[in-house]
Amino acid sequence: MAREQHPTRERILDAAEELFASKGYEGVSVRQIMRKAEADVSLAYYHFKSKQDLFDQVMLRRVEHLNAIRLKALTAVEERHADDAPSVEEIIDAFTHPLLDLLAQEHDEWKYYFQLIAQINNSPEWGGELMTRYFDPLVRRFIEALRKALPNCDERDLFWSYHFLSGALTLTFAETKRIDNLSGGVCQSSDMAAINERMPAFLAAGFRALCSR
Amino acid sequence: MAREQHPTRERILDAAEELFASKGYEGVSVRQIMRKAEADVSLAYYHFKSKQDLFDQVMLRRVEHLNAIRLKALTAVEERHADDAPSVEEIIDAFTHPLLDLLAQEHDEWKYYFQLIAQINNSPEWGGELMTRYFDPLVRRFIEALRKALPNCDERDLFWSYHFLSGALTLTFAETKRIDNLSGGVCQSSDMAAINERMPAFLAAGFRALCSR
DNA sequence: TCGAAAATTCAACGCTCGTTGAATATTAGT
DNA sequence: ACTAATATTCAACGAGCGTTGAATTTTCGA
Repeated sequence: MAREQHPTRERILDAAEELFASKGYEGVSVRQIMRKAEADVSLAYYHFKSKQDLFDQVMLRRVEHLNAIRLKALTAVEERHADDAPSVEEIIDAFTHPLLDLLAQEHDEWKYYFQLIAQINNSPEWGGELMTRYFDPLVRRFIEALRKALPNCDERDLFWSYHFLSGALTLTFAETKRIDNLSGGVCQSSDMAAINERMPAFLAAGFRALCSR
Repeated sequence: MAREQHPTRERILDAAEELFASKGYEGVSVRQIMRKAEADVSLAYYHFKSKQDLFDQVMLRRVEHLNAIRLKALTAVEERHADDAPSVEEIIDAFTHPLLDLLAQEHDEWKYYFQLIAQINNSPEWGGELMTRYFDPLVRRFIEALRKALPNCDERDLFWSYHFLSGALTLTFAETKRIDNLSGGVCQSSDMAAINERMPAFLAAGFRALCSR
């Protein structure tokens, strides 16, 4: 009785992840997924309850790892500043850097998952609920940390700032190549290192601008 | 021989716009669209060449108006500063304010169209090409203006800053209600006035932080 | 080596999909 | 009133959809 990490089950998840990321949930059929996974259609229903369940398992497979590396980065910042308060920039960096680093270093393994997140976060139908369920417990911890770093900040300014952060970050995940075209090749959507260098500074300045008006 | 603005054609476009925005291109069938438009399925193919053509016409119907009001706002800023240089904040405001104002004041008329833009901008499959085609001619004008307002800015910093701007703006268009939940109701996704007050300041600070490192 | 459990194959179900062609109804200029 | 263009209805096509049940093969501990 084989336990986890069945090669077939993983192959189905891999194929589903890539196709869902490229064409969206409704834009892909179970048959297409199984064709890419090189397995019979009905195997999808042996390993998963339904198409929806397959999608949920695609999401679940990697989400815990993302939350873990982010939490680790945040606690590292907090321990480094046992006495004084960490800066806004350090907290934002702990939020964005682990993800962008992972995406930079294991690009082939992770890019479709991040593209999926990008689409979900901007989907009126599913964006609110799914992102809330998977990510917001951790996001609340980051917002608490930011509140401490910006003690005089109005609550609404804090949350709207996070909203802008979320939009900037998830568009990065989409890798749409729009900026490649717009910049004439000077910038490339897949250049996570370039973004990593810039995003925390950009966003921290935004937070501070709003919270000290 | 009736010319444009046929009520039926418009009703089809309205229904298509709302359903495409909610569920995505592949998530909606022509039959569902025509059911909502209260017209026979085959009328879709009398007024439009195909489902893809219907989608294109949904996009085209409103894009020129958006580009027009943005261009007007930009030239107004430029004329107001015939001698001196406009500030970064004024330029960004000319980029975001007309859209957010329109969305605030004619919310029922425009919200689905903006949700559609949000999804497209973050779609790996269509995001790069469609946004480039419809919006980037105007975007290039804004970036030129920003370059003048930030004369010492590195090219890459300028484009990456625009990338962050684009992400923050389009997530706003999605109105996913995630921030409503996260903030406990203190912020609401549909409150464009609140965003209008904050986004230019937030983003302008980001631009300046990156461009004066 | 036997037998049960796990994994895979095959064939099919009812339904919806995008699209089309021909028939019919409505409108508008003369 | 006649007519030609415009608009709408009706019926159907072949294909693909998500899903299922039963039969078959493979795996592996006893």
